[in-house]
Amino acid sequence: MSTATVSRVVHGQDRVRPATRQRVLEVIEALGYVPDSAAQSMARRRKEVIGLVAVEARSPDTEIEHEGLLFIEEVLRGVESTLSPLGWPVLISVRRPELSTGDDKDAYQWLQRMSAKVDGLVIAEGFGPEGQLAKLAARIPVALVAGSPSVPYADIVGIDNRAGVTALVRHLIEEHGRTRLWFVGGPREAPDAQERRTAFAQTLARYQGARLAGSSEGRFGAYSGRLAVREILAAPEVPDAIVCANDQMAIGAIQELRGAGIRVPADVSVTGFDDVYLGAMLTPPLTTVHQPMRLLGERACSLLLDRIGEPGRPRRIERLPTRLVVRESCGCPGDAGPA
Amino acid sequence: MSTATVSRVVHGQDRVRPATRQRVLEVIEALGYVPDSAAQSMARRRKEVIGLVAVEARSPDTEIEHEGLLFIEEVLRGVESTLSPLGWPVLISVRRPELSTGDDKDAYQWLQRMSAKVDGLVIAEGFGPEGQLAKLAARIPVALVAGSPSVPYADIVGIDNRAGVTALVRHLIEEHGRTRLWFVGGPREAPDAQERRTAFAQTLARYQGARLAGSSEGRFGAYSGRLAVREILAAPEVPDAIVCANDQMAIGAIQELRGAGIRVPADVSVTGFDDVYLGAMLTPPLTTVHQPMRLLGERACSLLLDRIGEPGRPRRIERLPTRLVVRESCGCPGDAGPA
DNA sequence: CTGTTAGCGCCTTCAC
DNA sequence: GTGAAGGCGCTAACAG
Repeated sequence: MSTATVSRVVHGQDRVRPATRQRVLEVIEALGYVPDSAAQSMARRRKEVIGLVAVEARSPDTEIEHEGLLFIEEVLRGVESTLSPLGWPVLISVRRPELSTGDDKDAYQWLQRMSAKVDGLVIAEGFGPEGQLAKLAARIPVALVAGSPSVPYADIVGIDNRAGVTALVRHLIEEHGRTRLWFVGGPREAPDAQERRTAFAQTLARYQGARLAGSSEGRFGAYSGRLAVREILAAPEVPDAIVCANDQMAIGAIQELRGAGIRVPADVSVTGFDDVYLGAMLTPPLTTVHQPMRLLGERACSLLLDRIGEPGRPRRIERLPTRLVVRESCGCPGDAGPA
Repeated sequence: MSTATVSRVVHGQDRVRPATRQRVLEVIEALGYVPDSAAQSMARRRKEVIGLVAVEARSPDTEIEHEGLLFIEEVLRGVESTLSPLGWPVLISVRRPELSTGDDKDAYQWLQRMSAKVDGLVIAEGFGPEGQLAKLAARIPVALVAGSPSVPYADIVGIDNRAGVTALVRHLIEEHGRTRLWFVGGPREAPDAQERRTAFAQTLARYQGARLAGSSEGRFGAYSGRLAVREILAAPEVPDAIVCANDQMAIGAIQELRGAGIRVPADVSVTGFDDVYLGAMLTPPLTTVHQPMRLLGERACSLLLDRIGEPGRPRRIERLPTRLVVRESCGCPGDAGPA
């Protein structure tokens, strides 16, 4: 019997006599035959795998634990769940900068290697120079999560950082009468961090009575939040609200404040951004801005799939809405404690 | 210039004149050439990818959120981090039973397909019939996380459930004088759940003064914990301690108890198992048994790698230690509230 | 040092 | 309906 026939049977094609099909199936079962996917990929020039890459933002110190990945994990879920009906698995690789040496060059190699194993790539965070990305995107379909739109070809899905931050600052000032705000920003390279920073500054500028008490620059990890608080405690003026560019840092900040005997929100409001699962369980529950992380993953994946199906189609950019989530760390009363 | 030369250059082999190498490198750079991994896999008969599969245990109701995956995510981290130095990515697929129809057959197909794309498979949770697993393991290297040792060939890494549960029950009874314990178990199919259940029963039997107030059977999700509490509230006898077979269910139980106006731990102790990150942040912080989830992933991955390197080597079984983590939900005093 | 050759396992067209 | 043949892109062995 020829391999062609077997192939036909395996793929459920019609032009096979039932008896033959039956026989083939039996043998396959008996032998435990499974077609090799590498060979399939090569022959039909499609791998049926999409890749998800991210860099694990880890601050200099021992911030080993659950810091950077909460966001990525949500994105992963989104990606995985939209792929799962197709039966495509997700290829994951997270880069740990401190392990490698020559940053940019290595990072590029790494992306290249990943790109060789997949039909499309979702790039979730902390990617490098845009020139490299552009080259990558020219070669295989790429979707950026929360990336800056300056990369041509790549599809992009991001969130409305501006609206979120604006609502947050407004809430702090108008509802709670906060006047001395401290901003804990994220890394310069992250487009989202940038947007949040400028949105914060611009919104604050709109209010007469309120002003910037100071600001710190963090790396999006809880440890950065702790550091920021130490900085704040050493500062001449104590803020009455600390606005963190993400939840992780807010969590770190709250922990450090608690350690210093400062009450949240009685003495100072603390807010985050992202609406990580954990935030709702904290004491006090974290006031934050919800961003649909999972949906980000889903959309990015869908765009990618579309582009894989139709490589030449014009690039698409989506911006998902954010939503202010008022809990207690801003000073609002809770209903019944953490749910 | 021949493809062989290019191949040599790409793989940094020596027998190439520097000038030639240089020239090749330039062209590669100019063309943005990246070797196709499918072809490489085929030629060198190795894919340099390992797979991680799990089934998402989701209870009948709308338990969509962060329920089942906390464990898997930790395992994933472990796997990913031990692979990362090698530069191997992880191929992930999680199966959602409710989406598919013919369970066992489908599940097997799914495993087969995954197995065709990787050099080895880490199976993390909720796999099916052992016969199928055995066949799979005979074909490619397989490592089971928390699996029962009855599958031949497969390497296995699990934890010491017995010691953990024993320490927990002992603590509840000896330190807190609890006498009416309610057990919220996990799914029958899960080997870990089984071990915890019998360890619980056996330990309890050793104490004269304490007895089983009742028990429920859950699915390891938070919702199961809530259901269990409803059951408890409707029961004739109210327990003074609720021992849950994992943290998720304990969290759900605490939420439901709070909703019913029952204080934890004043009215009833609640304990979990796993030591999920979240547990420490709750109010009250959860007393639980720590299991090294990440390490499980690391060990499973290492065993797999070993076996890939030496397919015929005898199967290995590792059992990692657990550790009682006393926080406040059992009734112990906290130091300074949730950290 | 470099080119040639023979597959790796599968799919696809084309004969039969 | 089924078999034969060529090629997917790369590596490894062998010539030169």
